[in-house]
Amino acid sequence: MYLFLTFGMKSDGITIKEIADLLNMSGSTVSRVLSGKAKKFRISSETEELVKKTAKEHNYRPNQIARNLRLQKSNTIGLVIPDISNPFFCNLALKIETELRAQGKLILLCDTHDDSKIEKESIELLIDRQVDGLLVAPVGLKGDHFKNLSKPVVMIDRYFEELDIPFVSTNNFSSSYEATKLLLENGHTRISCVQGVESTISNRERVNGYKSALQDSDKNIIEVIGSDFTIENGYKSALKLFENSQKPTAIFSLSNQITIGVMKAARELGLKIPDDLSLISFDDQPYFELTEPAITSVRQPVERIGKKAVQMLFELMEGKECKSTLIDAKLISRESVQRSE
Amino acid sequence: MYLFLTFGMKSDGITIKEIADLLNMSGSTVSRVLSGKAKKFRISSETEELVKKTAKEHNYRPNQIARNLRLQKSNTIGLVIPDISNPFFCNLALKIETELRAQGKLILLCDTHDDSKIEKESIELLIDRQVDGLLVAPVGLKGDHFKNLSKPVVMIDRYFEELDIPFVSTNNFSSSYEATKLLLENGHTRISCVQGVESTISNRERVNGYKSALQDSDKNIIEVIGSDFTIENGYKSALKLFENSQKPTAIFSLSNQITIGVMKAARELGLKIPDDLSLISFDDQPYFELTEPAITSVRQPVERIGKKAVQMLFELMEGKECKSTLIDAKLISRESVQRSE
DNA sequence: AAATTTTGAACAATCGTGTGAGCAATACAT
DNA sequence: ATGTATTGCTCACACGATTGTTCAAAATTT
Repeated sequence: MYLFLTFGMKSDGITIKEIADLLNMSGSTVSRVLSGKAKKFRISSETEELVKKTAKEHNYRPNQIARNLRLQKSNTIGLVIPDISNPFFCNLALKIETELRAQGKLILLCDTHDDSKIEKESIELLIDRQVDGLLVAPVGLKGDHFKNLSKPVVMIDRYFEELDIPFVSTNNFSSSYEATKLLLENGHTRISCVQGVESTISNRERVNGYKSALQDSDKNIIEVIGSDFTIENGYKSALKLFENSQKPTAIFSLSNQITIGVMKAARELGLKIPDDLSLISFDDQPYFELTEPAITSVRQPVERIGKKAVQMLFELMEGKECKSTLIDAKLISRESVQRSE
Repeated sequence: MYLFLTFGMKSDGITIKEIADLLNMSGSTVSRVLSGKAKKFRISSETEELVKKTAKEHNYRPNQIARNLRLQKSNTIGLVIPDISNPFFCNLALKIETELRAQGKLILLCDTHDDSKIEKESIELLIDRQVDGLLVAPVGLKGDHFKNLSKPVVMIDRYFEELDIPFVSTNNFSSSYEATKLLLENGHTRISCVQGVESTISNRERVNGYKSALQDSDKNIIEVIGSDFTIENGYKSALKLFENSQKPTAIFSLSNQITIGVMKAARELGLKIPDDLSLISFDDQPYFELTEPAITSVRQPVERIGKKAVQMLFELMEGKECKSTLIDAKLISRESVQRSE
């Protein structure tokens, strides 16, 4: 039955069946016209026009849930990230959203708070909703709950070395190596590292790059502290470092948020950067230009990571193979590194 | 037919029908057990246990798409925001995601790039996907495409005055008035305002607050410049302001991103804040503590907005009425405002 | 023993779209 | 006039879960 809707009344939209009844024809005919298969199924152009006109008049919009069920395809991608409020991830999310939208996909967003349990649950919820694929920046180093998934997955920023799941990430090792080397070249002998979540490959590789550079220099003490990618952690870790009898002359901070915390601690203790302390931050942000001093940092190729991840996911969804990639980051030299005597 | 899956093989999950066939019973029985209605429909506890055991063994997970179609409910909320990479919105998104997740809802995310056309399309796509409700930070001042929507909507941060759609936002007017008054109290007579997207109510109310404070002071020139909430806009607008013969002695910047641009311009021109220029920023961010100087800013109640918005949306979805709210912001006084002589 | 109630489940329709198969009616060929 | 091809559509089922109705068998009452 078709109801006339008075102005202001809320309508739930007309269905194919209702259009069919309105025109005294079968639902299949209407469906075929509206999905552009009129010619293929030899619908007369008369009928075709009539259906199109009626659909337009009633502002017909296909119920995507019903289509999904029938076509086993949701045009929806699950995006699972640890912290959408982290500038790195929200920039990544923006690029990914834009890229996916251009391809007709929408994003179901899950924020895991870097909690493996929430992550596992998120993956399940997304698959229950029949997403066509998943983009995940995972927590942990094992990734058991990614084994035998029925949907294509591409890992972003973080990944699992033993698992055969394609990934895109910054070349964390080499850029950390380079950053640490810069500090070494400036004569620093006591370089500490404030890390993020230890059980993520990106953190681990950054730490490895740091350690490797120090080991190659053959004269430095390795000191890694910290537990997550937050301002709080940067702050507390830095305070701890400065409590030591042997204070660091330089800090390598493994994320933009951590860096804010480190700077806050330094400021509170009256330590001048770079005079009293040199600082390099992983993950460049616009405001690093404006802090006092401007911060030397490692700029991650966020846009390229996002685009590449989407491209790879599409390849997987088309049944193709795809190769994991590490993209080089760029060291942006500013004012926070000074020669240590 | 039930297929035995070898290790590593990808499974799409078992269905109710398949469980039913496996146990030689009807789908309805299985469904009733699995949705916890066994007692209500007098399923024997024998059968109940058998079904539960089988479901568990095969790791049964209900197909949410099918449930949605049947129940006319998707447990999904559309979140439509102008720019997820803007710290204000991504913080808001985080709070909203967390809040909704706790209530068993997932988020379909759309980023409109502050483009009304993309926004309109997004709303349609979300409704096609049968979202249960919408949270929107809209573009524009009219909001025609929000009239007669078939789903509950709550506007966040931005809203439409003539439309009867509930909203939660910062009390932009009063906090802008207060911020401008602080500049006036410090003796500034040439206070310029760098605005964001003009056709948003939040921007407009901030400008109104600014204007109103100046008018009440009865001795100031109103100067508003700018076009969107980006660093780029802050930068270019500030450069333009400093080209004037009558340079501003203070700037009121209407977003955190704009502020970064303004500071960048000031730095390039060799203008010292606050000596040569006082600055207040709308929308506080952690790094405003660390810039040189630390920036006086208006802190928006992001968490409260997010929670309130979700709460209101739930009220609407339950068929209740709900009242729009403006929540007061807090002026955080730091070092970027100085007396002007 | 007959009538009634209770138990434990199956049947069939539904949500809205999409699709292989089928089937009249017409057009054309022989 | 009979056979074949084409046209233009309808039928009926599928996707997977939920639910009002129905119904035989067992248990209980009279």
